[in-house]
Amino acid sequence: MIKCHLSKLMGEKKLKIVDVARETGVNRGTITRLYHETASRVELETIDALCRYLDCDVGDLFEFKEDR
Amino acid sequence: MIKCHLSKLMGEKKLKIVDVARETGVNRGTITRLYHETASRVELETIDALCRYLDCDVGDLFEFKEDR
DNA sequence: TGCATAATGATCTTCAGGAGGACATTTTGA
DNA sequence: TCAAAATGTCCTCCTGAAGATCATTATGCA
Repeated sequence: MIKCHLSKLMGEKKLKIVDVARETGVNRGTITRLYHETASRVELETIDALCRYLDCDVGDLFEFKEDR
Repeated sequence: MIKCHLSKLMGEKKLKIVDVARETGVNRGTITRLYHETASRVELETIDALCRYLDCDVGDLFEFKEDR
């Protein structure tokens, strides 16, 4: 499975969903879905905006985890 | 920008688009788009299948690159 | 070298789900 | 306590992945 660490990254920096949405320009609903890991599809543009804003790489945001 | 290294990873392993499509179960058109970096949106399920098949992590497949 | 087969590129339709917005509810901090 | 901010939720719109098909190109082997 693919795990999204947005909530963890945001928690570490004590960021709010509105902050991230406002600063990245990404729709709040989209941030909410990624935060709660209910998204099943992502725009590369969204990943780009998050990596830039959070100053991280794609691997920090998404992780491949073997599910057994 | 977000760079997709699928073509590089496939090249290293000398894999064909049809092979990847067949083995991962991902639609060939989707593999083609990622290969040529014309995709702007990705299913997490697709990333999952590719990471599993290529035995790599998300960060190996996608990279955040500052464009200036 | 010729030819059958496989691989790729390109295009069309369908449809799931993200984008964006609106409203309700909850949380906050002054 | 109460107003503003933040979050949750629901709705509609629209993009692009999925899936299929056809044309073209590359391949391997007899």
